[in-house]
Amino acid sequence: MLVQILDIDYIFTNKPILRIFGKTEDGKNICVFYDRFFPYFYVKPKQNIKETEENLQKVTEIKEIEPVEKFLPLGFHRKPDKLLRLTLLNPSDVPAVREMIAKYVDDIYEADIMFKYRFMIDHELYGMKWIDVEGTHERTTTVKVPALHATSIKPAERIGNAPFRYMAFDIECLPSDPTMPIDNRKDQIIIISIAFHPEFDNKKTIVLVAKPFKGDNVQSFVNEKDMLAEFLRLIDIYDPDVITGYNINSFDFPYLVERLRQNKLPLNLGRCDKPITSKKFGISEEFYATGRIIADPYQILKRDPWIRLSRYDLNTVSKLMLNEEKHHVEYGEMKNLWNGTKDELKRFVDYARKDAELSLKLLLEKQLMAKFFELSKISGVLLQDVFGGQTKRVETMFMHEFTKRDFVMPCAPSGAELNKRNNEREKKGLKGATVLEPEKGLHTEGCILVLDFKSLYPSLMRTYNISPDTLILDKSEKNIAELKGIKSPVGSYFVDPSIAEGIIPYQVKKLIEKRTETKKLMKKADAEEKKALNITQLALKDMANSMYGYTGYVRARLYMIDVANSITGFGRENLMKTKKLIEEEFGVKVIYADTDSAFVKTKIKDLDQAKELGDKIAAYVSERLPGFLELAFEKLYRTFIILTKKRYTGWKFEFVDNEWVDSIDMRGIETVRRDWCALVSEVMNEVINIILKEGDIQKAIDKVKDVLTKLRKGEIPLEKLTIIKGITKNIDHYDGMLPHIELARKMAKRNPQEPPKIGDRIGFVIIKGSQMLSKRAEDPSYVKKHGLQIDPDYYINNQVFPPLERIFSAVGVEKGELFGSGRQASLLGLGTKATRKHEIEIEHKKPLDNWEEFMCQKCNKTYRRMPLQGVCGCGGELLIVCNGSVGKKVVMK
DNA sequence: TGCCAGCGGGG
DNA sequence: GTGTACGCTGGCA
Repeated sequence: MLVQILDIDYIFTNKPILRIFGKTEDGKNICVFYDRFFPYFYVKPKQNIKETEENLQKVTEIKEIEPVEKFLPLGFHRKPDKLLRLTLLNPSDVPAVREMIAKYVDDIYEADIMFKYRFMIDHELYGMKWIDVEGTHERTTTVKVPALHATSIKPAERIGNAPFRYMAFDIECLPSDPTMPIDNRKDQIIIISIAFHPEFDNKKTIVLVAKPFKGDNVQSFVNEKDMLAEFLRLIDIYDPDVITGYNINSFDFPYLVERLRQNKLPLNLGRCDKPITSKKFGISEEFYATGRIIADPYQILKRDPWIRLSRYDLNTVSKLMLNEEKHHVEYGEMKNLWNGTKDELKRFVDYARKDAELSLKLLLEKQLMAKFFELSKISGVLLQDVFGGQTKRVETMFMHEFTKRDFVMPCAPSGAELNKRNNEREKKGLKGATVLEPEKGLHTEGCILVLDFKSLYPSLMRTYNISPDTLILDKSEKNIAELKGIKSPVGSYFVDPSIAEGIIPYQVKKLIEKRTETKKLMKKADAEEKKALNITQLALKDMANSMYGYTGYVRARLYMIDVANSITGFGRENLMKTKKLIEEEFGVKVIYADTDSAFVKTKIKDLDQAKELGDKIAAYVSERLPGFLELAFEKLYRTFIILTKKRYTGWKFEFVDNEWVDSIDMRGIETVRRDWCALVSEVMNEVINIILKEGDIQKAIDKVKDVLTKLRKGEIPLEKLTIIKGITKNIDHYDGMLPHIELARKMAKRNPQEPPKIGDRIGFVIIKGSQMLSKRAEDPSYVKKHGLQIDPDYYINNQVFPPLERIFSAVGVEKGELFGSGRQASLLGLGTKATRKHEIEIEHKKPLDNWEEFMCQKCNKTYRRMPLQGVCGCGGELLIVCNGSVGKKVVMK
């Protein structure tokens, strides 16, 4: 029987029984029981093995002591070490036994590998992959799905996924006092909305209401307890594989669990009789329901490094990703809607329904799970745990390889070990990458070519065989010579790959090979397959790129600062070598370089000629770099302003599908900030555009002057001057004088019925007057009504000026010239005439401005611009593709 | 520039 | 559950 692994846990009766919750090919649920596996770990005995064994034999929990030969992973070892493998009966005894025996042994390995993972690794099982199971039907009431007592479990080849059932929910509560934080011990849940995929009983959604109410797809109850009981029942009958909902991990679940407790209702939301559990993960909690997956779109989106949004509330996210909005209900009015007319209650019900729908749509339509399915299959981590973070993924993947190679894995660092590492880090330092001091200012004479190393750190690890297990500890001349040691720029040595290929280089190689293979398959795949393969390809890249970070992460089991330092050291060395090669061979200057990229200044104004040179440089340098290192020509900037390291902007051109695509690229220069009014962003963007595209600095100055004049005359609309800040605590608890808090106090006095409360965002403008600044914050609508004047000096000096000044000073314009009255700017020898017009004719003038391209979800056709009708010619929906990854969004305006 | 405090999403 | 835990932004020195 073929089963796809969804989740695993174990129970203990008189021996441990592993329970694999999975799906069969036709989507049926099954739980596979396996009782032939026992917990074990390794110890390094003291010099006197006999004595160590005698001591260990006294520990009754240890059932078996077996001598084994295993390789230690930190530093290169020619031979395996003699270790002892200790087998126990009960996994939960391991922590205590580990403590107990610490004094009898020199070292302990793998004593904190969770039992289910120990089992998976030893049987070569991976999360979300398929297994071939033989066994007999098992009668049990401990799980809610049919059970199978397995006699054999083997990994199976099948790819693809079983059909999954998804359920999204959202709760609404009745706050007794909306100005106070909501209290889950008193304030009841009054509405639960649910959305299903596939449909449940021909229904896409159901809303549960804890008071009498009639409506379509609504079930009403007389009290909270009955409603909650029905919710539990619905989970069991619908039996979802994935439970989702927006921010459920830090709101809905903790709240629900407390309400279930208060009502003395059961907590077994999973597929067995265990209660739902949670663990604190930094700020938010994460919930676990055995046998099901709990996925929170909020957390997925927030942790995705490719998706950078200014806000992550459901409304913003839905608008941006689904082009849909929440129904509008203010938090403060919920109480009234609940106690109001039938129509008001209906509005509340529809509001709740929409929220559940939106969460489900996000997860399904934006395919938020797809990447995690793949990461699970690649790393071996169970789907529920793969949301957690890179460390677990990397370590689990390594564990599989370690076991194959007869290596043992160190335990995770203790508190003391962490301290030691942090101290060592302070002493030795973890030197980062090279960032060259840039040639600051405006560059317009010719194209700036940008050359990038293709996945620099993975390539370095492969090229120099950098790995914890290849680091040479015995640095005697003889030893280094025998192992053909490769010296790193920080003085570490690594074994030559002909003697031993390191675990990391090997894993990186595997990942890269698989990725190349996947990309090849993509070329001849149909649209649907292509999309899936693209996600696989990206997940592989993700894994390869997380290796470097892992070696330098203090909590890593395989943390070795010399390894991390060698990687960046080689990176610096090769970047400097690249700079030298380029400058010496081509007579051009590298005006800036950061980590893995070099910015080359040329005098070429023609895009095609520039590209030709870029390609030539890339080929020349790549040929002269060692191993797997490869430099590629990525893009060019026709005009370029660099303020400091990591802060630059340029008129970017990329050659995509035989066509030049242009946009204004900004790095590290903010045009949007929460505490800036819209005017600032607008002027910043305009100024940068004028300077880069027209080369007309005077025009940019005039633009600013014009804005300043309008500000003084009060001609700028208030909307553009409104600054928004949130109230984060009770307004009586603020000590200092903050403009938005002072305004909130004023507003509370003016309208005592609806005072601003915690969580509200207050929009304000600064008005003229003699009082201190914070007292002059005013509500824009109040300003309009009473014809008050805004304070132009504040906006000039505190808002518009500081960011603009940095740009202008970089292009050689003094502060005074922006204020000055008609005095001509001195432009660092840049005649405005000469730079006003570039010698390039641009075909499509409309810049994409951060948006790279659009890819059809259906047929995978790509567009450089959003077609007028907003969808693909084939009718398919368009995804934004950024840096080559599908569905990744860019900075929001 | 660097450090510390506080917030995020939800209702 | 063989667990123990974030990461950014803004305000201030």
